[in-house]
Amino acid sequence: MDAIDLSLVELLRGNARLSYAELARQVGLSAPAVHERVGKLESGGVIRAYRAEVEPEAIGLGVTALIGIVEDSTADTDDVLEAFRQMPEIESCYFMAGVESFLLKARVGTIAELEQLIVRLNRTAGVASTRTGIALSTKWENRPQPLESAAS
Amino acid sequence: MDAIDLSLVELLRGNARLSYAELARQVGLSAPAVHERVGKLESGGVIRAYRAEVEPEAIGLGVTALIGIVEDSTADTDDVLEAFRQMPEIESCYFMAGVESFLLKARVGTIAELEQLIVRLNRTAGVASTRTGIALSTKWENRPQPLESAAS
DNA sequence: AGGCTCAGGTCGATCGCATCCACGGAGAGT
DNA sequence: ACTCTCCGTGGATGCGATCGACCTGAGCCT
Repeated sequence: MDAIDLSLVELLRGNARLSYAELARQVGLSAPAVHERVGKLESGGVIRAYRAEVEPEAIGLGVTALIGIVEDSTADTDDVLEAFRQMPEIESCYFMAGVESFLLKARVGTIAELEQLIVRLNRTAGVASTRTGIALSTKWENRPQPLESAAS
Repeated sequence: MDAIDLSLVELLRGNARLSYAELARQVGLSAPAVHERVGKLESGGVIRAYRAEVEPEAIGLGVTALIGIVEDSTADTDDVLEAFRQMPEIESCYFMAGVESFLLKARVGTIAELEQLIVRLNRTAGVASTRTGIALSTKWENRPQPLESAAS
């Protein structure tokens, strides 16, 4: 993980469809060298996936909610997590410090579907209560921040 | 936005680096046809970007926080937003219903940097108070959900 | 019905890119 | 200095991206 790897990661965070030839020009190496470096970043777990970022409204997911979850005293955290994982509406799941053990980001098509999701969450074994906030609009999301230093 | 467009979007949400030839095989069209459709999805704003998803720890962003913002009575929401936009640590910004006008997701390298960010947020004109929750771990993030119906 | 027009495809050709392989050079250890 | 290893370069080759020409069916006007 040197400065060139970091540049490659930054370039691919900005545009995942850049060709190896283009990446090579940007970092000043040959295409095969870049190919190998990116391959190692992928297999080493630094690059997890390449995703198209889609306007949620365009695919019928116009409602975004952020939901805090309080576990009850009987809860097995792994089981609760597994139950969340089965709910495709939950796009992100953070395990939090504080009274609320989890913070979920969910996207659904309608308020009615959100209601059903909340009911399902409250019925889930181990869940004591939920607290839902509705996002009126997403100003931006997953903006890649410029990289300075490195690790590993 | 027909069923084929939806398949293309779903395929690219799963893997943004699929070739047009591969996409064409998957949806049963020719490569040029797919190329044109994807081009229209991009210029029509359905596909916003292609991004590599990176392990945050690997690039020195090991601390994730979710921060609620309460505006004061003098606040100009646009100005507040603009101030947030200048802070690269803020990866996502949602405008929320409720007492807290904004919910921010921020990533920084250390707790010390988080402290500095929170101080800066509290000093921002229009911000009355902040409430920060720290994510102990990210179970998953931006998982693409399977698409059923369409819009537009 | 006949024929125009247009959207959206296919096909074929060309050129650049991905990818494989053999080779080379710098740095560390002995 | 020798050699091993890592990491890179350059050349070759086959596939994919992309352009242009042409095809076809739907909708519509006359």
